[in-house]
Amino acid sequence: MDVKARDCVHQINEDDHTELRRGPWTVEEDFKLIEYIATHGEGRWNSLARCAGLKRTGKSCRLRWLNYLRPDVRRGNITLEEQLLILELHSRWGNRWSKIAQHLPGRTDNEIKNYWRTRVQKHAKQLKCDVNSKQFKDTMRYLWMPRLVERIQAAAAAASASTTTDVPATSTTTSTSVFGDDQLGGAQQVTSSSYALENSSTTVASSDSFGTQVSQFSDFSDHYTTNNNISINYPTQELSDNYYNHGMDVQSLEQFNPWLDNLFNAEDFYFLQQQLNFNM
DNA sequence: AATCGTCACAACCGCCGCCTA
DNA sequence: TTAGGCGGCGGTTGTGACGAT
Repeated sequence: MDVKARDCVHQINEDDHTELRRGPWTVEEDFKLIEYIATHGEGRWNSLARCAGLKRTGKSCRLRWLNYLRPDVRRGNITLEEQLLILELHSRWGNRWSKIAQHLPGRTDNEIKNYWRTRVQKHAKQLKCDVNSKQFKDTMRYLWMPRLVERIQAAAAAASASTTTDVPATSTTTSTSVFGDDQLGGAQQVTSSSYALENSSTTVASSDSFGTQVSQFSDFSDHYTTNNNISINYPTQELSDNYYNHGMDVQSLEQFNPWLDNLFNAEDFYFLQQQLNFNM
């Protein structure tokens, strides 16, 4: 805080008996806040609000700046990588939105919180289960997150294929480098296998390697259209039990919503249902 | 065209912990 | 030591946009 701003702390406008404004911010208010911070920097928000001539609480100014006006704030669609990261980090930390937001540069805790509530919780509701229930978490771990990884890999493969022909088409190790610090153990590679290894709260069927499992799972969409008698090492049996023993409505999976549509296509749902029935 | 329901997101509220006088 | 101010955080609400009827 500079001298002017600091002095302003003691210069409470005693004549200002007007009520504090609430509700949506106007362009003029935004401009005042941006200009003041550009000149004086962030400081104590209550005094900043007064000095900037804003009839707002310090909290309101802080929120407006951090969630909307800040230059480095990212707006717009949550990418697949970001979706994956949110699911992953939420499974670790729960509703620690600010902590999760620290790992998504430019995204605010408010945005992530809204994303979770509008997309994820809505889908849990569709499945008639609690968002904190084990079956829902397992669904995320063993179906949605690997599916997201697949889509990220597919997108990366498509991108690289357009630039080079040297990339092996069967690679399943493409990962997203998403962690900017070592709080999660360094530059963690987000792959299907990492979920199986790190997040499994259940016994995963034995196999030569997780890579094999991942490969099989990752090839689901290829196999199920040509060979329905495939071997699945992902814990779909348990998932199936969870669905049917806890009254989860698999049919409702077909009720697409924008978020879910981003993860699955119609074939995915068909396959999911086939596998759940197959394992009953 | 009007109404209604749903969705997405901005903004507010209340609580908590930290800081400072 | 303690009380008040403040910022941070998670939960909740309000509202505009949009699609369905």
